[in-house]
This record gives sequence, C-alpha cells and structure tokens, in this order.
Amino acid sequence: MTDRAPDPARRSERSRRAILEAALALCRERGYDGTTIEAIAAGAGVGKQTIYRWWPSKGAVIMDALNEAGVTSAAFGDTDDVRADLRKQMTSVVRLMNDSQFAPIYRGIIAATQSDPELAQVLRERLIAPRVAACAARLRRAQQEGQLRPEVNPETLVEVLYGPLYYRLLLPGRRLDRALVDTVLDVVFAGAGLAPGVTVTAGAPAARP
Amino acid sequence: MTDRAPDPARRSERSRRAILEAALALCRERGYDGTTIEAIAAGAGVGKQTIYRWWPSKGAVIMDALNEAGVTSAAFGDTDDVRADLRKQMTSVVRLMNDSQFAPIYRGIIAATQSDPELAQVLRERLIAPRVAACAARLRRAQQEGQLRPEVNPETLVEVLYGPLYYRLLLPGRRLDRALVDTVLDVVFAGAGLAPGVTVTAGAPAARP
Amino acid sequence: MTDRAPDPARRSERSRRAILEAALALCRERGYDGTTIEAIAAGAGVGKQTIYRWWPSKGAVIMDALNEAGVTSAAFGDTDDVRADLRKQMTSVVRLMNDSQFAPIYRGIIAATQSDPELAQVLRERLIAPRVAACAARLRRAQQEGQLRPEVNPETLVEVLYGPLYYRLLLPGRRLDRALVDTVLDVVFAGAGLAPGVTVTAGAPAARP
Amino acid sequence: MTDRAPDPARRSERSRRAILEAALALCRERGYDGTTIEAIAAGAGVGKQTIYRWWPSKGAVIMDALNEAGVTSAAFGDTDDVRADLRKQMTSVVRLMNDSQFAPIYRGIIAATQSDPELAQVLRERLIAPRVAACAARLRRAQQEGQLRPEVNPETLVEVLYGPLYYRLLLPGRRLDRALVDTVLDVVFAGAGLAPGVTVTAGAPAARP
DNA sequence: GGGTAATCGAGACGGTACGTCTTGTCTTAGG
DNA sequence: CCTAAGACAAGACGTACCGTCTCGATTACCC
Repeated sequence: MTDRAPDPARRSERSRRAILEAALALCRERGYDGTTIEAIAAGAGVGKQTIYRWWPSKGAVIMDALNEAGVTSAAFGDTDDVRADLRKQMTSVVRLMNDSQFAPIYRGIIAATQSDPELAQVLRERLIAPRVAACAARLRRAQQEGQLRPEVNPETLVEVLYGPLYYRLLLPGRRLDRALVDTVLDVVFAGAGLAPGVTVTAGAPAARP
Repeated sequence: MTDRAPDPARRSERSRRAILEAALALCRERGYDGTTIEAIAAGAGVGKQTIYRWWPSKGAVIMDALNEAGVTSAAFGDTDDVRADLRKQMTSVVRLMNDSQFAPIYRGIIAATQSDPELAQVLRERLIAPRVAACAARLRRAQQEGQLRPEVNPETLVEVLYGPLYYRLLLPGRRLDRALVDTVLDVVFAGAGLAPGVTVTAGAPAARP
Repeated sequence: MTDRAPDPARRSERSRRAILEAALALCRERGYDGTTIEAIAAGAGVGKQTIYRWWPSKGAVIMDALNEAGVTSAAFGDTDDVRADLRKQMTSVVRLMNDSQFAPIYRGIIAATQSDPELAQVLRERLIAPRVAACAARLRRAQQEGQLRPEVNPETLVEVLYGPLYYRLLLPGRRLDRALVDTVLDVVFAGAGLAPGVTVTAGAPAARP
Repeated sequence: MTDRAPDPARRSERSRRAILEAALALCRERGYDGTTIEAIAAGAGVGKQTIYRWWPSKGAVIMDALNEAGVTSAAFGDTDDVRADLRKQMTSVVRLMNDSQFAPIYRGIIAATQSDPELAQVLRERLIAPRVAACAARLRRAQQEGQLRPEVNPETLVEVLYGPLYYRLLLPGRRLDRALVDTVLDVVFAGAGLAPGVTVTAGAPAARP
C-alpha cells in the first residue's frame, strides 16, 4: 500500500509546518498564481527538494495547507428540519466562498485541477468527497423521514444544491451572496414549476376548500 | 469606442487565421496548459509580436479560436413547452461538455479566468452572457405564460439549472451525463420536497381522497 | 560554414561586453570554480539564456573574456639571436603564469578542458595553436640560419621548451620562476649530457687545437 | 601526526574497499567528473557520511583508489646507462598516460588540484614527490659518474624531462607517443644548439683527428 | 505612383521559475 | 561509536516561456 511512500518517520515536522505556513502566507500576499515553489521554499527556509520530496505539485502543498488550517468543516447540522440544516451549511459555504482570504486560493486550486488529474483526485478525496458524503447522508435521512422525495439520488441532489454556488464562484458574472441559498432551497424544495392543479408555495401548502 | 483598438484594416487576415488555427491545433495536441504563445507563433509561422499586438493573453487567443470555430450556439428552442426547450438546450450543452476536443479547452479557459479578470470579462461577454440572456428570456416568457412561478428571478434560475452541469464539469467526481439534465429539470420544475399535505409528483398531481 | 551559428548581426554588443567583464571580475573575486553562469548573468545584468545562446560553457565564456582582455600576446621577438628571443618570450610567459590574477583563471580553464573536449578545442585554436605556431616559426628560421640542429621537429621543440613551465604551473611542487627559463634554455641549447670527448659548456664552446 | 584522523581501529575495512572499488568503477564508466560521492556511496552500499568521515574530497578517494590499484610504480632502473634507465621509465610513463583507463582519471585528479590545494598536497606527497625523488636520485648518481653535467639541478632536470610529457597529457594538441621520449632525451643529453666549432650528434661524438 | 508609416516574420533580449542534481551536514535506527 | 540510509538546507544547473525590443522586408494607404 504505502510501499512507494517515503518513511514518514524520517520526515521533519518542523519543515513540514514551515512549508505549509509559508505557502498560505504567500497565497495571501501574492495570490495563488503568484505563489511559487521557489518562494515557498525560500519563505520556509527550506530546500526546494524538501518540497518536491513530499508533494507532487504546488497545488498539493497549498491544499494541504488549507486543510491544516482547518478552514472548512464537513460537520452538518442534524436537527429535524432538513431545510434548516442545509441552509445553515450552505450559508457557511457561501461565507467561505466570499472570504477574500480563502476564495482566491480555493479558486486557484480548482483551476489547477483542470489540468492536473492527480491534484484533482486529492481535491476530491480530501475536500469534496467527505463533504458531499455528509450532505448526502443528511439528505438520505430526510428521505427516510418523508421530508424529501425518495426517488431523487441524494448525491445528485447535493450537486443541484451546491452547483449554483460553484457556478457563481467559478464563472464570471454575478456575485455570490446568501440570498442565493434561499432561492436554491426554495426551488429545490418546492420546485419552480406551476403544474396545473398544483399550487406549490414554500411554507404555505395550498389551502383546500 | 474603438479608440484604443488598432486599425483593423491593417491586420493581416492570413496571420489571424493561422494563429487561431494553430492555437486550436495545439490545444488538441498538448492541452490548454501545454499550449504556449511561443508555440502558437511558431506553429502559425508568425512573430510573437503579432499575437501580442492583437490579443492580451493566451486565453484570449484560444477563446477567439473557439468562437471562430463556431463550436457553440446560443440559439434556444422556442416551442410552447419550456421544459422541452430547456431539455434540448441543456442536453446539447452536456454533449459539448463531454466532447473530448472541446471540454478540456473550455475547462482550461475557465481555469485561466480564475486569475485573469480581463479574460474573465471577455469570457463573460463573449460566451456566457449571451447564452444566459437567451435562456433567461425563454424563462421569462414561460413565467408570463404561467408555466413557471413568477417570483423566481430568471437569471438565478439559469444558474440553478446550469450550476449542476458546471459542477460536474469543473469539480472532480462524477462524470457528466444527460441523465443529470432530467434530474435537474425534475427537481427544478416539481421540487424535491414533500411538504405536509402537498404531494408533488412530476406529471402526476397528487390525488386527493 | 557558419550555417549553424546565429546571425551575429543580431547580437547585442552591450551584453557581450557586460558578460565578459562580469566573468573576469567574478573569476578574480571568487576564483574560476566559484564563478557560476548564474552569477555572471546576474553580474552582467543579463538573462542566463543570453549566455547559453552564445557560449557552450562557462569555460568558453571565461576564455573569451581572457582573450578580450588581451592579456597574452603571441608576438615573438625576431632578432638574430634565437636564444634571446626565446628567453624574452618565455620570461613573459613565466611572468603571466605567476600573475595572481591570470594564473588561477588559466589553470581553471586548463582543468576544465580535461573533461570538456569542446572547450579543449577552443583553447587550442584560440590560445595555444597561434602561440605554438609563432614559436615554431621562429625556431624553424633558427634552424635555417644554422643556430639549431635541423633534425629536431620545431613543434616538438616548443613542447620541450614550454613543457617544464606548464609542469610547474599545473603540478603541485616547486614555484615557477624565471630561473627555470635559463635552465631550460641551457639544457635545450647545449644539452645536459657529457658525451666522452665532447665538452659542451654554455657560452664556452670547446676549444679546439 | 595523525591527531586529526579518526581512530583507524574503528574503520571498516570492508567499507573502505567497497568505496575504493566503486570509485574506480564509476570513473571508468562515467569519467572523473561524472563520478559523484553520491554515486560512490550508492555503488559501494555505504552511507555518504562514511566517505566524508575518512576522505576530504572526491579527488582524495579516487587518488587513494588509484594508489590501491597499484597502477604506477616509482621503481627506477639502475643500470650503468642513465639514458637507458630514463628511457625505460619515461616510456612506461607514456604508456600509462596513454592508457584509456588511467589517463582520464589522472587528468581529472590533476584538474581537481587546480582548485583544491589540499588535494594538490596529497597528489604531491603520494604520487609525485616519490617519483621525482627517485628520478632525481638517479640523475644525481649520473652526475657523480660524469654522465651528466654537474651544475644542472637534478630536480629541475626531472621537470625538463617530464614537462613535455605532461604538456601533451594536459594541453590539447598532439597525441602523446613514445617518440617524444627519444626526442626529449636527444635534446636534453646533446642539446639542440649548434654552437660554432662544436658538433653534437647523439651517439656519434665528434671525431677527433 | 512614390513616400511613409504600420505590420509583418524572426528572434534576441532581461527575467522568472521550473524540476533536477549534488554538496556537505544532520538525524535516525541497528549492531 | 561506527555504520547504512537518507532527509535536510543550499544553491547551480540548463530549459522553457514570458512579454518587450529591435531588426529588415513587405504592404497598403495617402498624398
């Protein structure tokens, strides 16, 4: 399994920390693209080889640094109200995506994954998959409890929920804000369609004579 | 308006075409990142200055090349069935996002916009805005015709519709396929929620005792 | 002939000079080995590529620099007395080989040629061959004028004359001084042997009855 | 004397041999310059520190290896004919300097001494000085026996004899061959000059009436 | 229809960063 | 304490591109 990995026991914890800290600091000062391995090494007082020995790319270093900083959380609310739980989590995601420290770095990493499949896999495994799984689990419980239609695949529903957020994060156009969360939840929970004979209003089920 | 633009009359059409063709060819052979202005110039038999004179960045060249190739279309169906129109358009977008020629280039450009606001603006103006506008217009008509709830902002709805597609295009994880389009439309038109006393089923309004 | 060489017309004379000057300055400050292409480029305010474009190696740069500095001369005396002419030239060579500025650089270059045949060829063509030829020409004239035995190959005689000087320059041991020149000339002109019946004394030919 | 040297009793003879053998093998395979301490350590199955502990530099290792291989000999002929003794010894030196295994390594070491005084001293003490002393001793005897002019310093005469050989070994130009030995001996024993009234012919002393 | 000004291909230029290599020192674990 | 192994800080290597610049040599418009 770990046959190719160098013995981690030999690894200098001191250097590892210095590298991750320098990486984050540089990202803040000069942006993701402006951050170079050369500068990280210099900033950390470390030889370049020490970086190349333990990380395959600049993106991997920075992703590790983000993780280390514990900047995000996969934790999910678990009240009886799935919509409230989602709203809380999605809102905190929006807050992060609007954070002027975090957002450019995150966007830089996602950009890097477009041409670096290895980094993409790390991004998936370390950042995305756990959070998607947590969200999907919550949705699955909601389906079992009759709050959500059971025939929609929870993983796909996660994508429908978060897709619009990433759309605004990654594509130029409108600024991401919290209002989007409510709109998305509105649409996802109640639909945007007006089928004949059905009145769907968020929080206000059709009155019946 | 065009005060800053060089006199286009001077421009060598021959070179312009050679550059755009070389750019696309290189993108196919070596990917977006592997394509360099140096190589485009060499491949087109053109001086580097000729490229820098007319385009601000590699991304801009490649975006022009994509546009020139007429690879995408903003045209929208306009039948009476908004859902069918959306399905048709979104499906063709999915097809494009799955095209092994186009997708990596498009992803490369979007990646480049993460650190190049100027390119982002061009992407917005030339590719995204027109298509969003066309889609929003169609949605607006649907609202007027009573097929969609009128209180949802059409531009936002566009993002809810396309967000999941871009999510799969740009984030590592599940492969993009046409089934996603139907799921998204299902959820957007009918909602995924099961509010007490309301049964929302696509195409099958809840019967009542 | 010069088909592979870049068009010299494009070459920046300014950079060329700055590079050669920086190279020499660095050699003096930090020695031949301590001089790096990186430092030459930095010191000359020049991109490394500009050095690599025009010179194949550090040694070639430094040899050019030496030549440019006009530090040596192939000019040879041309009086009627070949021994005096040789003495003058060899003494000036000794002076150069003892020059604390020049000698370490020259030794460094010769050292470099031990593992760089290309540099060796340049050294031969640019520095050694012309001087050997000039010396050999002078010796040849002396042979024609009856001052030297005609059967000794002049090129080889050059090596016998200068060999001891280079021996002291390159091999650790005794310090090179001008006295060596006289000893060498003594031996070479009159021989060190005492053949029976022959008395060979410098400046005092055997008397004959 | 050996105050700075680590206690030799602790030294692993096994490692020492492996290092010297690996050093020579690498020199043959990749040349002097291509041989690195890193590779020697790897090739010998030895830690780098073990090399650094016992040798001050790569050159010192290789010189030790050469010595160990017993590739040269300081032994000198001791017949009544000094010229024959010199010829024999010098010819064997030429053979060595032409040996494609030995020569590049020897040239590499001499090159290294140009910038490494410590190595130069080792070269002098271990290789050169003993051989020069042996040769000078033989010359001194020849002087006492009346075969050589007594006023020429024997050590200097050694340099005159071997200088031309090293000239050809170290400077690019003509290939070293055995004929050089005879020419050198010719010149050194009989001189190359033609003083008026003196006829100096090797092996054919001037006839006397 | 000749002058002139901008564009063209070409590629040298000063730079920056890359990823690799080697150096000599330091650290760890085993004997 | 020596050993094998190899991580470490340092820094040069030679390469690749960047975006700017300087060349002549065409254009192609304007007078």
